[in-house]
Amino acid sequence: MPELAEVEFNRKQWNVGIGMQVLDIELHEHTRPLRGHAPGLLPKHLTGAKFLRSEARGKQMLLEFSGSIWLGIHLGMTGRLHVEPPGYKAQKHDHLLLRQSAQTLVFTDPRQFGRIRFHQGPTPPDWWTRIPPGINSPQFTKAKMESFLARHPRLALKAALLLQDGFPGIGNWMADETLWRAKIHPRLRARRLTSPQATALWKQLRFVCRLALRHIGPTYAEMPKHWFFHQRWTKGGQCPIHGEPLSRATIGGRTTAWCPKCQVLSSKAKMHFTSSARR
DNA sequence: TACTCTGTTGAATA
DNA sequence: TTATTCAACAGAGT
Repeated sequence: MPELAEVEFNRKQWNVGIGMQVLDIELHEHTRPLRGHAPGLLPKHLTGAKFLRSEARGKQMLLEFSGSIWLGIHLGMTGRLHVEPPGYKAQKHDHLLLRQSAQTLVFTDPRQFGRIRFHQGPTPPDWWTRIPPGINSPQFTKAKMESFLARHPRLALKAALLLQDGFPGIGNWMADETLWRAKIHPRLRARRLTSPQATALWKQLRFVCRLALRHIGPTYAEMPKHWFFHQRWTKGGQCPIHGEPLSRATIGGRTTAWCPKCQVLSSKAKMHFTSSARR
């Protein structure tokens, strides 16, 4: 589920608990989301601490508590944050419950690809400060994007867009939406991107991120109707521009949809692709 | 029932 | 160093 906008949506769910003390902690017996940490760590340090604030960067979240306590949350594929009544009883896939006087803050994750990290110290943890500037930030320049792509010359653009080191917060559907808008074939190798294509890619990345954040919600029902997104998974999906049936393939290990009419490989790039595929 | 698919990512291999 | 594959997991769909 979670890409940039959904991460932001989930983060805000817990905002009602900001400024309030954590009275008690409950953890699931499955400790996978806490991998790397001793199970007793959270109850020991978080009990009695006050929830101060939270922030999202890409798909990561960082929560700050009093006593120099930090909690990192990654939603994985099926994770979500929600708020329940104070007496809420933990359900099968609830992995972390923060009990507060007015409510219970709950992290639920059936597939357990999500992750909770603990950090204690005066400053945020290293893994957080190393996250590159967001795609909507002024620091995400076309030059930055191009120098990142230059480090992955043979990677298909679709696969490159999924690399969080270069495109924090971009996930499968945002990558497809962006490539469709930029009219770039998902299989185009990074080194074959022309300068006009790079400009289009950069602009559409920023556009898609900005719009997605504006439309955040529990579902994507409110997203503009003409978005590629809506056609992506539906059977018989068509290009919103001229109704061409979409092509689908696994690229970079992920199911990818594109319009064969809008997103064309140049004959040169195509030859390169087929010859390297034959090899 | 069995098999396939999934909004992720990071460890292991090539 | 970079690219690719696959496992971690649960549930829904065919």
